[in-house]
Amino acid sequence: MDASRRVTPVAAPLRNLVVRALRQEILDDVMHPGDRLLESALCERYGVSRTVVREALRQLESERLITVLPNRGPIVSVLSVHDITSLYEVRGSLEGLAGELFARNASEADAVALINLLDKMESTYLHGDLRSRGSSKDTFYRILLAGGRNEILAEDLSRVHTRIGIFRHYAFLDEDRVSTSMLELRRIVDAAARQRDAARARAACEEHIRLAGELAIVEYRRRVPDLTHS
Amino acid sequence: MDASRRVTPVAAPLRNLVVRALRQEILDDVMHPGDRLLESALCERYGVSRTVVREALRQLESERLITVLPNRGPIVSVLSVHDITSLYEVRGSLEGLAGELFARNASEADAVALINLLDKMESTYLHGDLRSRGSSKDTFYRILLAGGRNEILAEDLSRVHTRIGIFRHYAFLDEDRVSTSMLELRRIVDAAARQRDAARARAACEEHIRLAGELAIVEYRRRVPDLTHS
DNA sequence: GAACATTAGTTCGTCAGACGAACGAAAGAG
DNA sequence: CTCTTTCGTTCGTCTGACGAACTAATGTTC
Repeated sequence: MDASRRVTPVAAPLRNLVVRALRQEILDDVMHPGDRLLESALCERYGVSRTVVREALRQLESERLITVLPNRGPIVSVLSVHDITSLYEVRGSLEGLAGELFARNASEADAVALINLLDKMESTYLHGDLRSRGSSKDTFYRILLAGGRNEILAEDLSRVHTRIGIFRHYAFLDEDRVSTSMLELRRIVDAAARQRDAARARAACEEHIRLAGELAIVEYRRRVPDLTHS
Repeated sequence: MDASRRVTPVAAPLRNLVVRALRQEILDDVMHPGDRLLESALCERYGVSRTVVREALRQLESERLITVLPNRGPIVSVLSVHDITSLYEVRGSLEGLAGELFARNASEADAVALINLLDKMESTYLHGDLRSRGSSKDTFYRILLAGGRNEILAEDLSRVHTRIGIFRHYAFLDEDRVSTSMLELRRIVDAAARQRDAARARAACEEHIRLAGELAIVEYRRRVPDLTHS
């Protein structure tokens, strides 16, 4: 049907391409939580065999991006309020560690890079649109995590970011939240890159996520009809 | 060859059974880091088809328990000193969160359960053997995490525990480390279950893992021939 | 006409067999 | 002894098949 989605083999296992494509479509909200993912449909969609699709599904399953209902098949995972709270707690803890490690391990060049990025972000983030806010935030994390010298943390955190998915972007729509967020980022950079104060860097990162989490819950409740009394 | 390993279908996808069996064998050091895992060999070993084996491998791969070399196939993952350091940093952060959440969220019954377990551990852990130490420590974590009311944290932490794998158990062989560890556990329980002091509980958990991590590195260097100048 | 039993269709879970591509080791040539 | 060729191994992918479990439609009975 939609040949443009068809994946092209390029020296990487097909399944990885399918994983990426499918993950991206879930993240981009092309598919919604609860939607069924029929193997046959995915085969057609990406132009690959069932073998490939099934292996891709197994990987997304262990990333918790999809949920496989017994004898029913996979659906896009549905997050409850409790899940979101939990994810933000974990995220806060990991990002706290990220800030701490940057303060302790980053090279002078890393520190300069973060400071420079923060400058740029006054326009790309504070006064940017949804897309530029997203990408500058991504860059921020890339530098922060690279400076911390802990690739496992980087990977685990990226997995959490993926799971939180669309809720992460809500913050970019709220101008108030963005300016507050910018203040927090300045505090993080000051502690982690300028002062090299591990404890403060950690606290600043945690606080940043605590606030982001609260907002995500508010947005979640606004978007998802109240199901608490069902 | 070894029909006793053959997996028996019992109302759960075969692949899950294979995942569990394979994971356990890696954890039990039946297979060693770097060992190749030939699909054909695994098919015979567990008496299942390639489809099942390959899907199981995909899951273990995203748990990072195995590493798939391009066009070569999977091997049991090899951890470097840096990986272990990184894993313990992440573990410390997550267990700190676990302690904090227990202090904040646990029911009175949870608290009592943890306090009672600590009593039992004076014999099952402090004066136990390798097996009883392992299982009482597992129980400790089960109660701690259940009280924190964050299933995502529980799952992520369990994944880290799995990846650290055998290094976790080294601590149970060192009598000195065990008594120190027991002291730390008392401190954790006191802060998390008795005082309900979230900050102290967190700090105690982190300190516990910091020390465990240092020991793991020492043991690692003892066991793995020095490769730094290769 | 409503409740229940039966049937047919869908989708997954698993298996078997096949083929090409990439890698590694062994054999042969210079 | 080194370089090249060849061959076997193992993965990556595809196809086709079958039973089991669920869903929906159909039909039967009261």
